[in-house]
Amino acid sequence: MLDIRFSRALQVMLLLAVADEDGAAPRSSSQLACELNTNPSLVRKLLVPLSDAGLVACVKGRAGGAGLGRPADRITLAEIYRCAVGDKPLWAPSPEAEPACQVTMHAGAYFAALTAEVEEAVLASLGDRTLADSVRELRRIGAERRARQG
Amino acid sequence: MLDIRFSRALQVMLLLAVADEDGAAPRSSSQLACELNTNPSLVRKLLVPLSDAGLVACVKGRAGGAGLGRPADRITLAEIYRCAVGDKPLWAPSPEAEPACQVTMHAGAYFAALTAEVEEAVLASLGDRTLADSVRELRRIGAERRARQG
DNA sequence: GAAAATGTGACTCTGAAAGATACATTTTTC
DNA sequence: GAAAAATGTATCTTTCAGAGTCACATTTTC
Repeated sequence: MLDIRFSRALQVMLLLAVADEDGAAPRSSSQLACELNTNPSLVRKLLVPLSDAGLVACVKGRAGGAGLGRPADRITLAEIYRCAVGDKPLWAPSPEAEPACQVTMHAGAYFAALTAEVEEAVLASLGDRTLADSVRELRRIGAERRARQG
Repeated sequence: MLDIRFSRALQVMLLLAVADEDGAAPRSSSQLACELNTNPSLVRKLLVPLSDAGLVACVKGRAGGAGLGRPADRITLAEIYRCAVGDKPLWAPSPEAEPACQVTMHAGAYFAALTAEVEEAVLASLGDRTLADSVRELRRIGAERRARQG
């Protein structure tokens, strides 16, 4: 399967951010699932790490649901990414091969270090953007398209 | 399955780079497969895009095999990455959902743009490193470990 | 107490990549 | 020129992480 966890997590957060602006009530997993075209159980599982990290606040019981855990301008996309994919490295290493020569012997260690460094670049790039930025950007795209179509 | 194409492609290139230093004959897919702990057919498939891009030179027939297509200090890891994963984006987008509101309607376009920008950061990071750098780094790791163990 | 939500465990399903096999083709070597 | 050894390529099966589903205990509101 394609790994769409980051995409999904970001979409959920965008929906919650927009709801947050209006001071709306918490959104239920059913509502979110409908908007994301998936099912409520999957949404609830997706929310677990986001909730653990404090990015979303979940309310149990009737009239419960999920809302932003803190203002959208204090949530970075890097945080959302980390919640969505957990500890999974950016790239998977190939299984340890024959320690044939001095070079291949440490290829695993080298690749892991390389992956970690590039992943840091990714997180730095995502860390520059807040959820609030994303909402603004999304609105800009919408306005642009509407203008283009008259 | 875990996607280990980049890791594998890099390992192949490292093996070829080391062989290249010694002015050795082209390495057969069987040799490479043995060192990578996989099978020759898979290695040959892996070499196709690398060969198309000129990073490796393949020689057909008996005594044939693969060698570097150009000096290791003129091959970047970014090029290897592009060959290994093709056009597959860094992150998969979730399927288009209900165009519920102004925000979610363009979430797909926003996510694609975000992915492309971060991917550029990744390629920039990989573009700074040549295959020759990697070989040096690998040797450094080897020397360090040997020193540590006496 | 009924209703409506979360939280969670135990599943099955999906699909891209890995792996395997086969064979036509090319080139070297004897 | 035939055998050997390699690539190139097509077809098929296997793997397995993540997607999706179902069920239900628990929590809270009305």
